[in-house]
Amino acid sequence: MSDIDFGKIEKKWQKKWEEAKIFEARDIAKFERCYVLEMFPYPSGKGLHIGHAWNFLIGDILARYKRLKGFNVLHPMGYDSLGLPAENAAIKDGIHPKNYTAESIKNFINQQKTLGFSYDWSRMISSADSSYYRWDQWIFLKMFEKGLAYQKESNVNWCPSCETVLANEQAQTGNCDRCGSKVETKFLKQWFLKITDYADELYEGIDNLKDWPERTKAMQKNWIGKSHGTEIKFEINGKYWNIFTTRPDTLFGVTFMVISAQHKKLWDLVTDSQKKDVEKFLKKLKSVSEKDLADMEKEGVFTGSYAINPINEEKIPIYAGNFVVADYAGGMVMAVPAHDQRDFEFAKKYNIEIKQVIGCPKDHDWKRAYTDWGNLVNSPGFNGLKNEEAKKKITDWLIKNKLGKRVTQFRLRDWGISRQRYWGTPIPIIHCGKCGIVPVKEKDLPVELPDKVKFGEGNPLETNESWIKTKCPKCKGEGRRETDTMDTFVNSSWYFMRYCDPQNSKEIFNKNNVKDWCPVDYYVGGSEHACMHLIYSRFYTKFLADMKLINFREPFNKLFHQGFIYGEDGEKMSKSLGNTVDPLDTSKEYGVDTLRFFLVSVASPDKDFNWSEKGISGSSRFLNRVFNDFSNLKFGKDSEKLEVKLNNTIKNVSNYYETFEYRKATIELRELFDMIFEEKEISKETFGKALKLLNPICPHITEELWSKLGEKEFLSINEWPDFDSKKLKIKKKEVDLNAKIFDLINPHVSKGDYKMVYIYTVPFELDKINPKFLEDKLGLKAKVFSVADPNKIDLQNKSKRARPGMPGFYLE
RNA sequence: GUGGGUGUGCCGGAGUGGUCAAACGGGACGGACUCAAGAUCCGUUAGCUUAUGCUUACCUAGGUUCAAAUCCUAGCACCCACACCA
Repeated sequence: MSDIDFGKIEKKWQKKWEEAKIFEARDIAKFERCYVLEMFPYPSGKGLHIGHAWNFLIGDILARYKRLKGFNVLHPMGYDSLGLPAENAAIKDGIHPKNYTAESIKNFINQQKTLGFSYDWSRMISSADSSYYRWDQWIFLKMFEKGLAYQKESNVNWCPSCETVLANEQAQTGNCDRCGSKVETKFLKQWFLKITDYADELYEGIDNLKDWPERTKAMQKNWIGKSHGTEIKFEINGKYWNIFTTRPDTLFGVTFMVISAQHKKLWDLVTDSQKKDVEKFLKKLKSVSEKDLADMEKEGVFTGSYAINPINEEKIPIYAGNFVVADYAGGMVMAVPAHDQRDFEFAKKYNIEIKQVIGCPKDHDWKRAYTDWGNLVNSPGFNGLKNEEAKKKITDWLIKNKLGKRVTQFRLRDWGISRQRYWGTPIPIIHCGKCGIVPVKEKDLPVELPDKVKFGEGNPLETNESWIKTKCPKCKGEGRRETDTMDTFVNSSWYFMRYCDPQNSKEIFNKNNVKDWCPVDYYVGGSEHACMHLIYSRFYTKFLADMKLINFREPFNKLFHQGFIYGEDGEKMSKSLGNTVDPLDTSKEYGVDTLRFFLVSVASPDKDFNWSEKGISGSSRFLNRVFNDFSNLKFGKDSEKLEVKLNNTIKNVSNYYETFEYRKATIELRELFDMIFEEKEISKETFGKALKLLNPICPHITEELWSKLGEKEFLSINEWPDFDSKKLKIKKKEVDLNAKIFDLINPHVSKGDYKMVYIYTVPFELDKINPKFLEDKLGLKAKVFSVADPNKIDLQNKSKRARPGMPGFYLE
């Protein structure tokens, strides 16, 4: 708390900044451009929480710094405003999502303005506006044209009692969020985007993302999951099936096959006698959610069919199993129980033969599979080969006999974008009895969401018949609109490009604008998006580049993840735990600049931390002091000490802003201001420079003091100070080492009766010492050793004491 | 299991070979001001003790070096993400 009315100062400057439009990016200007972006938030009705504030603050400090550095900065803000919470509010409280969203956005903007973020508000976008989502639809149509948007049947979470599809987050526990009944999986026709067409580029491109955090890159690599292996042709009932494996070396050890229970061709393999068993097995699986499936014991059922092992023509039974992923690599695996743990467990359970084909140490107990490397055994023609070698040789043999090939597999699957929800971008497709699936004509975009729908029973869009009924664009006959809407990640996959030309109603954006601003230079957001948003955006960017709309293939140059802010108790902040922190409350009490300075000084932007208001009084103290002591300053000349400090601070702080090491910047700034207020007099210029250095973190106070200095222009768009590299060190008078040593030793000499002094010096100072000089002055014999000298005489281990500029000595 | 990361004083956290008992902040303690509280300011904050002191200290154990919080090797602990991907 303080007697200074920070609130008044803040409001005053926020108003002035807005009126002067100093934070608006200039499309035509020639200055070097810099695009600083924070992930656009979902505008929840609860308002902005401390995590948001933290995210925005990190970007804002950088944007302000870059602006001072002379860059033409684009720092926009928008709202990812389509999504489930708005729809839930509609169901729960009867508010229309449109109103809920509009209210939330209004509230967010207010709060963001209060916190002093320097956004270019003229470029604000909201994905719930049809003027925005029409371009989602437009991109969809382009993808549809290219065959990248398609429909197929796929599993969804289904609540049998609500009779509705659930989003993953609504089904996390395996029970329906709303009614608590057990979630089932259901097969539904859904829209997909063929992101897998870009799998290889998405994977290989990761290595070129120089300024991305390593862990994020690792996560993406993991997620896309490129693996090399061999595709082997197994004959089953007279047809060939391609089976992928990374372990062709174990081909002789295959004793059964497992097809995914969800495989669409499963029934081709089930014989009449096994039909009942398989049906029973599938029924059991149906009642399990996908999450639980992963924790289940490996189970399966014999299908009745057999496969022929191409390498030895053995007949191998085929099982349907719950642990095989249907849409990865063909959905069937060759099982080698001896050398794969999952296969091993399965074989044990169903008493299937376990055939060892890789030599293993004698002490292996066979209570589990042997998955390490070794030489081949029981593999006629390949015995004795090291298994890495055998992988090659066996694959070569298969290729030669046209029974296999080398392939690359990706874990990444096509992106299911269908949501049976209201508050999302309508998919611009019309179903026609005659023409089938027909895309909406470009000129008819946007397909707007109808206002009148019923919430609470299934997909609300299906409750507005007059919206659904339409004409087929092709035959003009009766058509029905697609009622699925798009995943909200679609909206966020390209929004950063729209900021470059947000009001364009003729085209998605002006190509030149995007070319000038993009890719984003600095992107700040949470690491939880590593595998979703950040991959989808890369995919969209590549697609739009192939469309020749943009000239870059990666959207974000430097990516930065802010740490997560936990509650005071170390738990995630949540209403139910009562540990939430409202940044607005804190800023009301201490002032916005104090909050900003505090946040940045207690937490490293990239690290998680537990919120605690304990230290905030320290930040408050500091800023009060800057403000109060200002009036006691005497302006005049700088001392050399201060000059050196100032130049060092400029140098270091500039660097810290550049690298998001804001915490270190606050430390140096504290030191600088501490020194300033201790000085008898300082130059006005120096104080102005100090204010600039502090401005990105504390924009209001510094702006106020700047004007008190008599300046008329805005500090926020002034010029960043340069440092003078000649003034980084205090010019030291050459200290004479010998004199120093004399001063050191002399007091001791007078205290005792000594004849001899041994001096131990750091190797590189050995020749700077003049024993003659010391002998004369001290009146005793002197012997100088390098501490590295193995023959030195060192009776009391005093050589340990030696430091540069300060030798050790021993008197005798 | 796979991948990424971290380990420093009461706490948060700087520090990447020598001037390090270790920045800066918080907390605690003592003092000044005050009738008092708050705010503010000053000091102390490893131990023994007053020596160019010694001992114990930057996860543990070894090593390199005249010299290690810092470099190397091995281990331990913790955190995060992904996880039946054949």
